[in-house]
This record gives sequence, C-alpha cells and structure tokens, in this order.
Amino acid sequence: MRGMSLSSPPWVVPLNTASATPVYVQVARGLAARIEGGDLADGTALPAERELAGTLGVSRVTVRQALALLAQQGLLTRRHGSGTFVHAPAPERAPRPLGLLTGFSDDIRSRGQTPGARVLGFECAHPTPREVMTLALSPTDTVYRVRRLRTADGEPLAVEESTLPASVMGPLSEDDVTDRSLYGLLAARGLSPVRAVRHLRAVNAEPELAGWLGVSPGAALLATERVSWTADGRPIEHARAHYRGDRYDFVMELHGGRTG
Amino acid sequence: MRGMSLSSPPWVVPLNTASATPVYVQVARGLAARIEGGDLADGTALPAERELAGTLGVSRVTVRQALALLAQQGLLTRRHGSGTFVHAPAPERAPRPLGLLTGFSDDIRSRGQTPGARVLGFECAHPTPREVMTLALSPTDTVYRVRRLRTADGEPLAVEESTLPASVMGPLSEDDVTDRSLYGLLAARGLSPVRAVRHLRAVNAEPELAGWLGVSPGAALLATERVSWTADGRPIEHARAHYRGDRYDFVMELHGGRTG
DNA sequence: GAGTGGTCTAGACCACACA
DNA sequence: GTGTGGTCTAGACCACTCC
Repeated sequence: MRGMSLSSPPWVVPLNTASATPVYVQVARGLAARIEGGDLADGTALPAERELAGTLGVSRVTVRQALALLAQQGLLTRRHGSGTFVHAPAPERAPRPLGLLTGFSDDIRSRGQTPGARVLGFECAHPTPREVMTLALSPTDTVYRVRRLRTADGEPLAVEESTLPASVMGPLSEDDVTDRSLYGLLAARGLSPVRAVRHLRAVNAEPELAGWLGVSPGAALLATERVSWTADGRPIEHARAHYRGDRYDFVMELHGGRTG
Repeated sequence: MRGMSLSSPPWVVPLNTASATPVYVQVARGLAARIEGGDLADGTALPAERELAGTLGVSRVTVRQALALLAQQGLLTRRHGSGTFVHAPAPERAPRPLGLLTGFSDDIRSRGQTPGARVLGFECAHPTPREVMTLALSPTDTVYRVRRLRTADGEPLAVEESTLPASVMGPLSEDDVTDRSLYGLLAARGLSPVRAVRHLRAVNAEPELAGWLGVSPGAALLATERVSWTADGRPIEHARAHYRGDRYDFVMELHGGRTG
C-alpha cells in the first residue's frame, strides 16, 4: 500500500462537478488523455463499468456515456460479456495520417517525407468564368494563378494549380510561392481556411502532365479540385491538382454523430 | 374520441417488449419508417420526450436512446430548449451531395440516380491476413465476402467487394445483398457505422474489372478502400471498390473543427 | 415562467463470455 | 456460476428557448 497514493491508477481522472462541461465528457477526455499519453497501453482491459463508477464517484450510466463516446472515436472496444479494452492509435496501425484541411506541404510532412515545389507558372490575370463562379468574383477582378510541380523527397508527386483572389489575398509575388507552403503563407496572413469542398476523380494522364510527373501517358492520376473558405466566409483558394496514382493515397476519416 | 384509434398519430409505433430487439431500436425503426414513408413531414416537431415516453409506455431514457440513434443518422435534429424536429432526406436540400458515412446506394440516390446491384460472388470463408489486421480478427474466424457490380440508372459504375465479420454481422445470405443496400441492412440490425477510414487512389483498370465496368483496359479508375466501425468500436466492414473515373466524382466537405 | 432537451442518479433485470 | 456489458426504469435538477 505504501506510496500508492503517489500515482493513482491510470483510469482515475480528475472531475469537477461544478464545471460547466458535463461529467461524462470530463471522464471521456481524461481517459482519452491517458490512452493517447500511453498510460493505458493498447489491449489493456478497463475496470468494469460498475467499479469505474464507484471509483470515480459517478453513476454507471455516466460512465457508460463516457465509454460510448470513446468507443465511437475508436479509442475503446467493448465486448459484451468480457470487458472494455483500450484500442490505442498505434503508429503502425495508422500507417498514414489523414488528408484534411491541410495543404500539400503539411500533408507530405505528415507522411514523413520532405515536400518541395518548382514553379511552372505564375500570373496575375482575370478569372475564368469557372473561377468567377467558384470564387464568387466579378470578371473584372484580378486573381493570382500559381502552377507548381510538387515533390516528395525530391520525386515528382503532383502538379498543382492554385487560383487566389487578389482582393482577399493581398500582394503576392513569385518568390512567395517558391519552396514555400501556400497554406503557410495564408496562415501568416490570417487567412487560414476553415472549410473546404474537395472533389476527387480518376483520370488518365495527358502527355504534358505525364511528362512533368515522370509517368507514361495514360497512367492513372488522382485529380482533385478544392475550394476553400476563410472564417469570414470568403472563398480564398480554388486549387486543382493531379497526383500520381502510383505514389499517392488519399486518406480520410469520417465520423458520424454523437450519442446524447 | 370516436374513430381516433383507427389512425394513430404518426409517432405511435408498435412495440414488442418480448422481442429480442431492444425497445429503443424498435422505437427508432418505427419512427424512421414513418419519416421515410412521408407520414412525418420534414420540419415537423416531434412530441416532447416526456410525452413520447408516456404515449409509448417506455421511460424517457429509452426514448432518448432512440432519438439519439435517429439524430446520428441525420433523420432528426434536436434543438436544446425548443424541440426535436424531423430532418427528412429531401433530395433538393442537398444540391451537392457529399461522400460521407453512407453506402453506395444512399450515395447514388443523393445524386438523383437509381442504384442497383448484381452479385458477382458471395462466400463465407476465413479472413485473409490483411483482413485479420484491418478487422481485428483471428485467422480462424469466419467472414462473409460479397462482390457486387454496382450500377447507377442501370449503367455500371463500380465493382465493390465487402468483407464483414460473421461474429458481428450475424447470419447473412446471398439474398440479403441482392438489390439491397448493405448499409441499410446494417442499420436494420443496429450496426450502423459511426466512424470510417477511407483511402482513395487512382489505378489503371485491369482487364477483368474493365470488362465488368464497360471501359477499356487501362482506363483510370478511382480505387477506394474503407474500414468502418460500429458505435461500440468493433470493425464491421472492410470494403474495396473501383469506380469508373469518367462517371464518378467523389465529393467531400472539410471543416476546421475536429476530425479525429 | 413554462416547456424543452441535457445531464445525472440508484437501482433492476437480461444476455453473453469464460472458467 | 460469476462477472461482464446491454437494457430499462422512475425520478431529479440544470440549461436553454420562447413567450
């Protein structure tokens, strides 16, 4: 018994009943932190719901609500009749992080590779009719258009073409986009996208694209088109990209609602 | 009072407490049927939870469990302090459908087309090493494997192969997957996925796939792989699909909030 | 203030897993 | 059989919305 109070078991979590955040959320967050922090190893069995409830001083229903939340997030697995087990996000189980609201550079870095860019074209022009639609512009507005070959560890991976409204973006030069993350630049100017709609298709490579990417004409490419909006609801970017099908794997995680 | 018993209000649902299916699932299914059948129009306010509980003769907690299920599926919207409202899947409300936690059938319907399926293969077998990993199985477990040609308005659109653990899924026959939505079947058994990880790549069509899909060998296909989990954290499906690149456009919406 | 959903409790019984 | 999660109950208080 000596010294046990110095380190409480990993499923003991501080609770504040006076707090505005519900107790079951506090329990869930506490356990999630212990799981992600490695205090609760993968496969570990949690105490029984009744015991956990007693230890934490809450009702079993509250514990169940917390556990349901974590199971929904994939951090726990519940097996009727045998118990509740930790399902830690082991690095080797999630070989690649998720393609989310990030730009190419972050995406590649999160795969453990080094992103690069080579500018193929830079212009300041009027928007195409399509860009007028997607970026909510008038035909007389001006836009920046950047075309870059994107590389991962020096190998060609994608050709990316971005269009940004000059009115929202502010001044932009070719140097700004050479070997720099466009999303990083947007963030530096307080224009980080908070919402985006992205389309994905599969296309056969045209000769010009095939040449840039180092694949045979006709090779399968993942074609994406994305429109991003800033927090105040203005469109900030219309990006079109063609990824090498043999080197790029788009990953996403989808969640349903919550139990409540 | 005369004649009222002839047509009960649309939220009154038959219950069988002796049945093996939980009461809250019965309530949810009953309401879902009335919503999808049009008896409960879009925007309609449901009776208060306490009232619904009294009418149905169950506790409020049970009602809440049913409503949570439906809200999770997007059939209801709950507004704290004002009420619970029907959120019928109106086709015109979603001008741009999003590829989300839905199956092929819902996906195609939301595009205004009619989904179809032709079973190419059905088997009950042991999992492959890869399936052992992704579905957290042991090599001696049994899985159902379904391979189907999926059509939209009668035109071939994708070849889809799903693997489902027999232990979680329960009995499954070939008839269950002929011209039926697999996700619909999962929902009917209370196994709706609440979380999924999906990979997308672009590949060139192999001759066999090309034949099924009616494209030339080498045509670009959108290859997706998806693992779905139920609310209790058990993997329920490992699906691999190849979509025609010229006919399918995967759309998703990303938000800045949290995604994982 | 009246009515709504959101949270929480303390108990009970059932169904499943494992020895 | 014993212990586990799954379901269900009757009642309570809080927080929010709307009048």
